[in-house]
Amino acid sequence: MPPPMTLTAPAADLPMRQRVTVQGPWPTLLGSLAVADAQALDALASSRSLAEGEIVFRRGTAADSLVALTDGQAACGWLEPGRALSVERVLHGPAWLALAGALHDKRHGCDAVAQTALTLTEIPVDPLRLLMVRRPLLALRFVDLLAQEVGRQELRLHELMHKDASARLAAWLCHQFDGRAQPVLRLAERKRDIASQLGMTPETLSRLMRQLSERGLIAVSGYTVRVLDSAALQHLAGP
Amino acid sequence: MPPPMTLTAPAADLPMRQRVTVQGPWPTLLGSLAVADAQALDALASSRSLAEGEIVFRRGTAADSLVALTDGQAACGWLEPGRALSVERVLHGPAWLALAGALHDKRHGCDAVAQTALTLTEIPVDPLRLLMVRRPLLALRFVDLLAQEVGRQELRLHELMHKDASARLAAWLCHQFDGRAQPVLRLAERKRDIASQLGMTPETLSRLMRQLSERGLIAVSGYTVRVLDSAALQHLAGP
DNA sequence: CGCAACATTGAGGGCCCTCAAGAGGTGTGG
DNA sequence: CCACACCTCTTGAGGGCCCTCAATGTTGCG
Repeated sequence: MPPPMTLTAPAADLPMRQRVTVQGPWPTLLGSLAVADAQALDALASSRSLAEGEIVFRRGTAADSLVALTDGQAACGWLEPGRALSVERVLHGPAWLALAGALHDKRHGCDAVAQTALTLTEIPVDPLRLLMVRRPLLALRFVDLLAQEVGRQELRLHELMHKDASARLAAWLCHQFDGRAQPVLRLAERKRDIASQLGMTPETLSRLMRQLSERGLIAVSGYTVRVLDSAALQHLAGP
Repeated sequence: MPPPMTLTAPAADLPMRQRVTVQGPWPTLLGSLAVADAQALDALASSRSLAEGEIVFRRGTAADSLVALTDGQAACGWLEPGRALSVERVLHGPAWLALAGALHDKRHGCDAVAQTALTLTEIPVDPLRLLMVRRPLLALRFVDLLAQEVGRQELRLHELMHKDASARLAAWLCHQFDGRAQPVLRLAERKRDIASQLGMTPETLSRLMRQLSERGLIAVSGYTVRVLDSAALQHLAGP
């Protein structure tokens, strides 16, 4: 897990004097940012550390803050009493853990559990709203983030509604590989969590992986996957 | 279909002099709004009319505008050559038809077709961004809208992944009824479109409706549904 | 080593899809 | 007015996909 990154703001939309290096997790979470905005966020935000297995938040509970995962790994899903978390999303910091809940109806929409020791950064939503009024470029960053999230979710919804399990897996594999030079992937999560996110059982995922291996599309060895026939995989993933 | 509504802005967050009646579709689309913001949007937006059956936009094509449905009915989904639209969302104006596509990657993420004659309102995204910088309260409205959308989609994702068809139907029925005084619902869409949105076939929907009738939970007569046992329906819908 | 957690593999079954036929409703034209 | 085409919904039969349950293999750790 990399430490909080340091990025230089490309800043086509910022005045010259603000084109400087911004420290902290904000560039990774929000993209290019003015120094003053990052400082204002620092002033609002607070940090919290959790141990592995701890519950970050529960669905239905009050959400007065946006929650970002600065370091570690967490899973979102539904926690039923007496059962394990049924994982719907796994996050590796730095990433947004709860972006919409606080902004929407001040309730968390799902449960979240720490899968490793992790650190959170929380921004109270009411002061953030006031800040966004004073600093519209910051508001625009959140607009972009939320629009991205809507786009991703639309894609997932489509796949769940209209693709079968093997097409979903193929699409997921393709997605993991675009933007990557080497055709080798090291799975960062338990296979059961990958399966859960794809809306299938671990058994089905295992069988599909074997099937793809036997057909020569991929080569699997433990948590390492190598793509052998990316075109066929793309074709299997559908349109 | 009602004409563009007239609402009085509650405007807890607006200066006194702006608490006046805002005309046009904006209050319904965006909530309470300053008069100046509405006028600025009017200056940016353009209207367009389409006949029943026409394609509003195709997935993958350039999206340089946010698209709102001011009047009529439209469906979003995937259009495969030689097949009917597989509906994933049906919208009744006034409502947002394409909120995130233009803001996200300037591409439409799905196909949209007019199901009745309809009128659109389109806001070019680049001028809108500039406007949001000058008028942060407007940006906040879009943040809220997008956060709402994310919340709704999270719920749909959860239901598709972890609920069976009857639970999804029960949940959908419950959702249609909360915020409604009478326990009677007039279906506003074709049943095949409802089925498609719920991720099932029309045949399965028909069988489930009959099953719920036989168990005494609802009474169905054509496009009219009456809830008889709302508690049992809620229980069937799951947590 | 023993234990625990995860992954894999197989057998069986249930949910839901596909295909097909029939019923009911609506608009059109003779 | 009726025949006809067309669309939608309904109902039934059959089958495939994927889930459930159970047993086994593998890996990591005390």
